[in-house]
Order: sequence, then structure tokens, then C-alpha cells
Amino acid sequence: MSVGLQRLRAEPDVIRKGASDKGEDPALVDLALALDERRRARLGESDSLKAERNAASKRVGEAVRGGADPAGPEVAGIRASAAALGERIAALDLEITGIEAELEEAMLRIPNPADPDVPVGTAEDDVTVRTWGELLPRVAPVEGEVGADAAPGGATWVRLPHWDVAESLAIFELERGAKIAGSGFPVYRGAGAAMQRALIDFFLRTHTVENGFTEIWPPAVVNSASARGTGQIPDKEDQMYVVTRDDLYLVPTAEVPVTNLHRDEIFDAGALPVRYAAYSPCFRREAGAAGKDTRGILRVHQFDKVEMVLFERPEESSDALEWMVGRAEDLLRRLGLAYRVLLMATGDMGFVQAKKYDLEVWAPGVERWLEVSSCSNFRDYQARRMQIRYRPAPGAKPELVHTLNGSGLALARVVAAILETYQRPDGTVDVPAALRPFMGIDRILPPGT
RNA sequence: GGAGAGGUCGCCUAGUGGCCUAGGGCGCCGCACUGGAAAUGCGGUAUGGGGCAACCCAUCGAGGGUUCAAAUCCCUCCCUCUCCGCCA
Repeated sequence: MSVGLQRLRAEPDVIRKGASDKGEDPALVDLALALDERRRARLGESDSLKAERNAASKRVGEAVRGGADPAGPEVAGIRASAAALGERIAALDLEITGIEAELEEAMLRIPNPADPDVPVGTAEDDVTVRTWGELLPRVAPVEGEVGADAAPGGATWVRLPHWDVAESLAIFELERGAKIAGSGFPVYRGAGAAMQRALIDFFLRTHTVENGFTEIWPPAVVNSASARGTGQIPDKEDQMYVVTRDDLYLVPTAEVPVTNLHRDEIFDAGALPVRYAAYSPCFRREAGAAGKDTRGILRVHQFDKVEMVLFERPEESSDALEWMVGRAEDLLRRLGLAYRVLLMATGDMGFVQAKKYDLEVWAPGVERWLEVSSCSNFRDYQARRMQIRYRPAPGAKPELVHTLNGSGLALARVVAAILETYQRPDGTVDVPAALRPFMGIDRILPPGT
């Protein structure tokens, strides 16, 4: 169950349109409605038979307590009819279980309808909401520097891709990573390692001290129930590393353990919003992406990320999404990285999201936009699957919360963008001012200098 | 990893096949009493599903089984605690 039977019954047209906008089959809605009808009919029968049986059992108990012979004919008659009821109940319940399995199967394939303000269409219909910062060119005039760094007038220099910068500065080692683990498992060294640590610290500190998030340091593995909760299984099972021996999954994002913290829980009336910022390593098999982005650290099997996870009251979730995007943007601005914000169209946003923004940072060395954050509002879709609820008021009936999450931010691509944005004609790289207190150096120099 | 003890309503606890339709206490909410409060008394206080409703059904860590009937008996699993071993 993900979209909710009540809503399905109340506004099937909205759900049908939501499905077709996302390129899914709207007929599933009618299938689900029919199954729901059948289920309720059978359930009514089963429930009243159970009520009869309970009454009969009670009569047996009263008779025995009243001194009747438990094996005598008086009791035997009731027992026989109760047993007959039991058989009919068992048959009905078997049928109901079957119907419910079909219904759930159908419900799981009905996507979360997108918000009304989301553009309908494919990736081509994504909307660039805003762009910030100067888009540095790959080939730039050598300018302005005084003294030793100055170059002859009119000269140009070419910004290198981050992998070339990394090699000359010995910041990370992809071949040795491949030797000890496999390709796509980078080893960070020296200032590169320090930059990882500094970014994590900078992000977490900003979120906790300035933005009011509670910091979480989650396990890097989860059990199958948690993987199911956020929809990693069965949908994205191929993307995860699995420890079959212990039925554990390496987390592909902190979203999985952190959202599951409140699975099957009910928040008290005043508890929301609950906002977490969590660092975790992220493990992704990237099945099906072989041969794509093979150079550098744009697509790796293990990277680091600080994730924002929000549990909100339904009426606040729309504002919370905009706020969360702003928190991620703030980090990029402080790092001095040019970026753009994309509002994803219905066909490009995924099955479970109601609204999704991507943040892409400009990497002048490879002349590409790199996705470093994805911020989504799931509304009650994910909460329904995980049964995460809250009380609107003390003593009131529990209702589903709205969940949101977004990267704030993903490290590997941020590092790539920093190396390409802050490199200098002499091959060194300036440390962005925001990171200097965390790294303790102002500039990354080649080893041995 | 070995041995033992446990998992019951927000919390504590009673409960060894049928008056369990899960009792009691604490907490919480309402009402009464009060100038106001404390104390006291009375009532209420889980979640999901079905039904217009009265009401019915399900849930005592999870899942199976035995039985007319399971919190209670049997099987499997999960978790917590104590002791021992090992260990960053």
C-alpha cells in the first residue's frame, strides 16, 4: 500500500492522471478498486462467521463451567458446528489473503502523483529554476596575478579535469583503490582525505548549529525490513551491496537508516517537525552504468554524503521542501561553487516523489553540470509504507506524516567541482575560504613542496 | 560463541486452555468536591479493518501449529538483560 486506499476510492481520477503523467499504467487504479471491493465483501463474511464461532466457543465454556460433560452430547453438538464454521472461515481467509496479495501488488505499482505545480513531461521538460555564480570557462585568460604567479599578457590556460589535478597533487588514488577493493572505490590521500573530513564537518556543523538539525550517525548497514521500508527492495535491489550471510544491506544513502528510525512509530502532537542531518558512506553497485563516467570520481561505488531527513506536518511539507533546498544551496554558495536548481518534470522525478529538485554544480574542467543534491517531498507515500504517523492534537487520531529528504551534500562530486573551480594556472588548488578552518591550510600544493 | 532469565495497554505489573470482553497501579484527559489548589471520588484513556449505526473482527515481540476455544500449550525466528569466553 502506498498511495492509500481511502484516497484511491475518494479521487481515482487524480491517481489515474498521476500515473499516466509518470508514464505508468493508469488501469492499475481500476484493478485495485475492483480488488478492494472484493476484499471488503469477503472480509465482511469472514468477520461475521468469526463472530458466530466466538459466540459458540463461549457457550462451550459456559456449559463446561456449569458442570456439563466436556465430552457429552450437549457440548459435542456445539463443537461440531463451530468446527464447521472454522472450515468455512479458513477457506474465506485463504481467499482474502490471496486478494490482499494481489491488491498490494497493484498498489505498489501505482506511483505517487506529482504535485500540481510540477511540469508534466520528460527530462527535456525539467525547469531551471535559478542559477547562481559565475560559470567559469575551461580555457581562461591568465590574468591579474601579481608577482611570481603572473603570466605574460594575453596568455591563456586550460582548466584540467579533476582527475588530472588529483594526480599531480596526489589527492586521491583510483588505481590503488581498485587494487585493494575494486574499481570505483577511491582512496583519498593527504589534503584529499583532509578535504573529505572537512566537508563532512562543515556540512554537519552548519546543519546542526545554524539550521536546527539533530545530528545522526547511523549504521552503514540495514536489515531487509528497513531496505523494504524506503523501497530499496524490491525496486532497487540491484543497486545495493548485500551481505547475504547476515541478511544485511550496505546503505546506498543515509536516507534508508535515518527514515527507518521512526518506522511504525507515532509522534506526539507537538513533536513535529523532526529534522535530522546524517553523515554516512554510501555504497552503490551502479549496475547498468558500466562504462559511464569511468574517469575520476563522478560515479563511484562508495562515496560520502550528508543527508537531510525531515518529518513534517502535512500542511508544512511544501514550505519545508523549499527551505531544505535553500539549506543545500547555502552550502554551495559558501563554497563558492556555481550551481543551478532544476525542478524535475513528472517523467524524470521517480516513482515515489511528489516533487523533486536537483542541484547541479558547474565543473569547468570537464565542462559539465554535476548533480550534488536531490531534494524531494514524498508527502505521505513513504510514511504510509513505513507507518510513520503523528497526532495532530493530544488524544487525536494518528495521521501519516510527510517525509522529505535531500542531500546536503554529496561529497565526491563536490570535491571534483572544487578541484576544477579553484585550480590555478600553476597547478595548485586554493582551499575555499569556508573550508580553511576545517582543513588548516589555504592551498593544496604538490607533494614535496 | 556458551549458559540462564525475560519480551503483556504510554510506563510498571497480574495473568499456566474457557467468568481475559486482558485485571491492578502510575501517568494523562474530563467531571465532581474547593475561594483556588492539594488530597479524594467518578468516568475516560491502544492500533488497524469492516459497517449508516448499534456493533463486529483482528492484534499480548514476529511467524507457523494444536484446539470448538490460545497471552496461556508446541515449533521456528527476532530482540532485551545477567554471567562466562573472545575482542577494537
